[in-house]
Amino acid sequence: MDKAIFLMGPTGTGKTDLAVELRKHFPLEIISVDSALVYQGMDIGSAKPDAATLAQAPHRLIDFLDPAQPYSAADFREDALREMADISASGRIPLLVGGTMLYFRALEYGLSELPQADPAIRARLESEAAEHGWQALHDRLRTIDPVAAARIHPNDPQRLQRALEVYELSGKSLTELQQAAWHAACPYQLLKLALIPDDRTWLHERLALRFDQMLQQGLIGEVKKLHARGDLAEHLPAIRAVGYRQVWEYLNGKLDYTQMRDRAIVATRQLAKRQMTWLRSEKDISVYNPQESSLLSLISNVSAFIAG
RNA sequence: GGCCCGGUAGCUCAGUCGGUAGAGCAGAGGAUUGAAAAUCCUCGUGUCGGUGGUUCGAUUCCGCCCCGGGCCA
Repeated sequence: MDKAIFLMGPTGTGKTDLAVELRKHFPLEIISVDSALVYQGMDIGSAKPDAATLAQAPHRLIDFLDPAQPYSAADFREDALREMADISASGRIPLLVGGTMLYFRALEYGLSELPQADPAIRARLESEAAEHGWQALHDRLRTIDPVAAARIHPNDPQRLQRALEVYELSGKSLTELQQAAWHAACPYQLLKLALIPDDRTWLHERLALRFDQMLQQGLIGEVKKLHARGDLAEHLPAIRAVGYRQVWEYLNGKLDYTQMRDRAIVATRQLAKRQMTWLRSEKDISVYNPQESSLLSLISNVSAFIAG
């Protein structure tokens, strides 16, 4: 079986630098696992590797999608498997690097066969909710799919909407479909590595520093360009990304500069926290502390995996 | 110097007609199947600025002091 390496971790722990370093020592090709790096024109705020880094260590699945377009875990799974096959065929090993844990999970364990999102149905459910309230839609879900209704909180519009959408598109309940066919899991022998800081204060300080650097590098100008297009709006996944959302609100006059900065940093911390929550339940991972200057044991771990 | 308004959870504040207090935000923990950098769920003891007094009992009423802010000199 072909091999693949996962390098996971919350934002701001130096995953990219480490991946570039590993690539120098081993026959690896990098695939990004990140729901924001896919977007074009979103470079500074997403901490996308710069041109020099990419020239030295190309990343697949970044910078290929317009911010108006949605992207999904299912899209990622398909794209990643394609790239992994391509890399394996060339005799090299895929190194999947990123912080979007749902994407890692979808890739490793597969997904149920569910219908794709349908913007028209979503818009209609949205307007129904505006009129009757999400509780009414939750009540409806309870008659269609009591199992899903028990799991999905009435205040969770996103999942509620999805469960109803699946039923409308397929005529079957979400629960029924999730118990049936399952897209195959990932046919690779995996080495799963994670960078998780022991000291969260250290991470928090780093994240604040990094956001200020983004502002210095011209984040506001970058978002202004997106804003000026006129066809993008705050409901889009791209514009909801950490940092972009807050600058967008700043440009719309909803936040002053200080509020924008503070809230962006807070949102980044909260993202990192959620990423670490995923990681705690992850099976078979080797965890490393990015605060340690030497990651030699990680490198020897990779070396043994490739040789073994 | 005089008068007025504040000083309550890490922050912004509410409140207690006297029976030791609660929201939002932050933070922590959790969930996570085509939006996931998304979307949700759970968690609130803090010398109620200090010190005397009145009271069975004071964060609440009174005196003095300290610290902000304002007005008048």
